[in-house]
Parts: sequence; structure tokens; C-alpha cells
Amino acid sequence: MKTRTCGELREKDAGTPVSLAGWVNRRRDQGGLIFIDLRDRWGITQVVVDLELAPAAHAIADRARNEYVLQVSGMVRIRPEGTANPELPTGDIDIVADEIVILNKSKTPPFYINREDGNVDEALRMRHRYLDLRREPMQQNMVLRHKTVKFIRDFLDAEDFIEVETPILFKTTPEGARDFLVPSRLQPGMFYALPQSPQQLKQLLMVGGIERYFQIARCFRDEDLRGDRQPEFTQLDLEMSFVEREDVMQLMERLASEIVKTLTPEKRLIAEPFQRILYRDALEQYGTDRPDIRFDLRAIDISHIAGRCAFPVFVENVKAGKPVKCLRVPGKAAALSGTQLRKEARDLENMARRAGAKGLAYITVPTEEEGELRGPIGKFFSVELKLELLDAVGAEGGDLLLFMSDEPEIVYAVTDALRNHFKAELQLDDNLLAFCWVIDFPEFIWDDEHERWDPSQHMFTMPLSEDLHLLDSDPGAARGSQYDLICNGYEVGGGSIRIHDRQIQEKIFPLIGQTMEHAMAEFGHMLEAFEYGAPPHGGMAWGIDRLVMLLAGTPNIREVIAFPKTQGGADIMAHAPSSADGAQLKELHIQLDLPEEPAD
RNA sequence: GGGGGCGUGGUGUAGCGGUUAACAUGCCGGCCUGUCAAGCCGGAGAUCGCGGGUUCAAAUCCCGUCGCUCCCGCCA
Repeated sequence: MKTRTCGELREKDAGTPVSLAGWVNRRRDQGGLIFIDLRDRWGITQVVVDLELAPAAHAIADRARNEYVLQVSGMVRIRPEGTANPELPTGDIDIVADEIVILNKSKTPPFYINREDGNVDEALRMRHRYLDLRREPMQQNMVLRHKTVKFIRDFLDAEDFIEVETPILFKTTPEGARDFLVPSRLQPGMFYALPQSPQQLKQLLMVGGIERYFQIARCFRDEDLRGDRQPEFTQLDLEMSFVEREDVMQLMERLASEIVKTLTPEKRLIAEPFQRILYRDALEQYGTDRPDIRFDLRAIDISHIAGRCAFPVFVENVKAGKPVKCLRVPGKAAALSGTQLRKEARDLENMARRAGAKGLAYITVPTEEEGELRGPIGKFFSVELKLELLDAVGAEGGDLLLFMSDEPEIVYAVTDALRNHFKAELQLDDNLLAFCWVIDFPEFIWDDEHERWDPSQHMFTMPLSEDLHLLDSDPGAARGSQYDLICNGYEVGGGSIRIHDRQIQEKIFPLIGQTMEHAMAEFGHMLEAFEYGAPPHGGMAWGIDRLVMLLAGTPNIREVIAFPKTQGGADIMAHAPSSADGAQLKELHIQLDLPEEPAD
């Protein structure tokens, strides 16, 4: 139906007879002359329909409306002097139509397909996602996503990886996120679970001698949604045998860097090699294990100074072993009037309280013409102590210094909240991609509620070899081999060296509160596999959706997924989920036990 | 489970106790042979998400509810 696309014709094609097909992006009716911007995935080409040259085509063009599907036959022609459109790649030519066929009509779309600035209610876009996908930004995102996955496949193929598919119907995993369950008809009362990740299977592939495996894998987690989280999402899942942490990290770093340079040359990487941040430092300085390092706003521990001031809260906290930390906001005080500053301080304090703090102290650093430190707690610091403080945090005139003191976890939360607040003010550059590695996570994190250790990544993570002995003596101090790849505050991926030794794996279960019977029932196949010559192995999993989202420069994962779910986990186009009919449920031996509808 | 935001012609917004509910765009009709966010003229189109309440009077205030969204919890 089409001999050429709507994006490719140029001056050199003049005189070629062509047939184009696509959608009416816009129609401009001049009376005897009708212009139609015909759009397909590759671009827009202007079609000219002249009443005198082609009366039949003109009559059809007269009836055409936006989003009608047309097939146009005609001659490529260089546009008359002075009518070229430099905005359009095809703007030097147009098609003089001699025949137009309406392949299909279209109702007036519920929102604009042909406008860049279209700020449309997202629910409406989702209800008509097939129309939304026609819009230029979505077309670009879909292409970018394809190119990203294609690049990854080619890259890993060149590195001798092979792609292996693992089952979608698999086994429930009692740890971690909630599973999506699928009832088994053949085995009444039994359930498959959709994989949260192919973790176990890829390790078994390593035991199976695949050595270098990857998969573009769909994964499922039944947890609440976020702007960067969907219940089903796509991972680049990857595993390698006979590697150490450094081998995986270096290959993965090269992949990340080459993706960015090849697919989005307009983006800049903040640093190569990627900065490596210890988990402990990430928490202490940024208050999170996925720091956005595009801006340098870090909490500094000043307990050793604050403990000697006269502010009772600080003194008591330091005595009780709680840290006092300072966040220096450069130039913030100078930018605000006294009234504004007091309001800002109130807002920040409320923010800190929401994060769990009891308060938030501040002082401002004087510029040269002013004299004193201002702010409620300035008076508690002697002159010498003030100088020591300013020196410790590198303060300059006009800075706002914020002070947090509480249990470490609360200080982390406040640091994170404040950093996110100031980040929003900074209007950071989306074209800057600040990749960094976070490493040396603890192997376990203490779970107060269940009084046990939880794996900080998962139960198959190998502890660092120098910390292996700590599993017996001080599991809380053992570091795992985990590495997370962070970009602009998003966790793009994570991985680790895995346990391939049954004895080590068996030590993990009691620590995380599992009996050996339970472990055997759930993971016996893993333990058994480890006994048949499991090679040392490790790997990584990337969130493809998040990666593409960063490459596309959108903060919303739904923009890079063709048919995403709403925050309520629904597809409001096709109306999923939906109720099952009685016969289906009966066949599966399922009875519903729904909460009572409240009676009015 | 919790906190915040939004919901007004097809679309995007304004209005925030008394308006014939405004504007832009789109849509329909007309004119127009070089437009390209075309232009000009005319027209249709909204019980202001839904339910209840306060009031002489509600798009506007209050309560509830539904939908979408952002965040916390949750996400090995």
C-alpha cells in the first residue's frame, strides 16, 4: 500500500512517483487547494491536492478529517520557491496527489494527537491508549525502548551471552514481595506464582553450564504502585559463572555507558568510571541507599562539636549516642528575607517532623557586612565553637545550616526528605545521568517486628569472603557482595555474587528465621543443585523500564510502557482486572469470600 | 493502611456564595489555489465527577463517595 514512508522523502526524490499511507495529522483547506499533513511512524509529509489537476482526489480530500487513514498516490515535487518548511525534515518537498483512497475514517479523537503541548488527563490517555501511542512523544519512547533492548541484546551477544527463557508459571516464594498467584486446574487447590524475578532459575542455569545467560524477563510483584513502579515490569536479568564482583561490575558499567553514548548522545555521564559509594556512606551522607549525586548536598556529622555547645537537646543526644548532623544549603539564607527565612524554616521543620524528627534547628551564616550567626540556636555556640562548626561544614556567607539530631534512622529519613525538597528547587538537568554504584551493603538487616535478620538483598547473596566468618559470630556486621547501580536517585539495577556452596547457604536459613524443614521444602532444589558442581557465579538485574525512563528524560515509568496499569493496578482501557464467571471459578475450585458491602 | 493534589462544553483552563458559567482550542457549516498551530465569517456544544448537607441562593462552603495522581508504609 505504501512504497515510501512519510519521513524519508527529500529534494533528491523529486520526480519520483510514490504511494504513501498514514493518518491525517492536519488538513488545511484553501478552497481549490487542500494541504494534508500525512503522518506515519517515520514522520510527516505534506500532500497537495489541486482541484484542477485532480478533481476526484480533491473531492476525497475535502471529506478527509484528522486521523482519517489515507493512501495517497502522486509525484514527489520540490516545493515552489518560498514555500519550503524548514521545521519539517521533509519540508523541501510535497506530494502532488493524483489519487487518494480513504482506507478508514476516524471519529474526532478525545484528545489532541497532533500537538506537542497536549497536557491531557492521564486517565483519558489510558482509556484510549491506542490513540495516545500515536502521539509523537509516545512513538519516540517506544522506539527508544526498542533500541535499548536491541542494543542490550547485541552487546551481550557479542560478549558470548545467550538468551534463555524461564517460566512465567513458577513457584511461590515466601520471602520478599507479594506474589501474583495463578490457580492450577490440573491440580486443584494448588497455585503457581508469577516470578518476582528469575533469580533461582538463572542460578540453576549456571549449575546447568550455561555460563553466560541473559533474558529480557517480565517480572511480577503484587505491591502498591508508584511513579517508577508497576506490578509487572521488565528486567534485564543476567548471570555469569566463574566471575568475581569486579568482573560483573565492570562489564555492566561498560554496558550502561555504551547504551547512553550510543542511544542518547545528548546525555552526559557525570563521571567515568562510575563513583562507588559505600552503603554506610550513602546513608550517612545522603540518607538513602540510592542517592541522586547530581547535586552535592550531604549531611555532615558534627556530633563532636555539638556535644560541647550549650543547646540542651544536642548535648543530651550526643551523650545518649545519637548523632547531630548538619546539612549546609549554599546561599539559601542570602536568597531569603527575614520573613521568608522564618517561613522556610517552619516548612522545613514540618518536613522533618513528617520524617519522624522532633524538630529541626537552623542557623544562617553571616555575609561579610552582617555580623552574627542568626537563628534560634546561634546563642548556644561560643565564638570558638562557631568557627569550628563553620570550618567543619565548609560554610560560606549566606549559607543556611540545618541541624538534625535523633536516632540514626530518623536522621537518614530527614536528610533524604530535605535533599528531595531542595532537589526540586534546583531544577536538575535531566540530560545529566549521574550513575554510581552503591556497594558493601550489609548481608542482613534486623527486623524488629519478627525479631530476626532479613536479607538486605536476598537469601542467595554471598557475603564478602572476608566477612564469611561473621555469619557465626556477628551476622549483623557481615557485608554482602551486593552492588546496586543508581542513576539520578533511581535504582536502575542490582546484583551480587551468589552463594554456590550448600554449607554457606544452609547457614543463612536459621539466621533469617527459617527452619531447615521449611527451607528444604521451599529451596531444596537449590541446595541439591549446589551439590552437583555449582560453579561460582554472580549477576545482575536491571529495571529496563526505569532505564528507558531515564534515557527518555521522563519521571514516569508509564510513559515508556505501552499499556501500563493505573495506580489502582487497573487497565482502564480493557477493564482489567475483571470478575470471573461462576463456571471458571468452579472449574478451579475457587470460592469467593468477599468483605460485606456496608449496608446503608 | 495513611497523608497531599486534581475532577467545570470533545480537550485544556478561568471563575471559588448571587455571572445569560468565561476564554482558547477542537467540532459543524460557509468563503478562500501556497498553507503548514493557516486565515476570515457563522453555528452547535456544560444539569460544573456522583450523592447528601448548610444557605433565601452552591460550580463555589461542609460531609461522604468514586476516579486519576504524588508521597509514606510496602517493594527479598
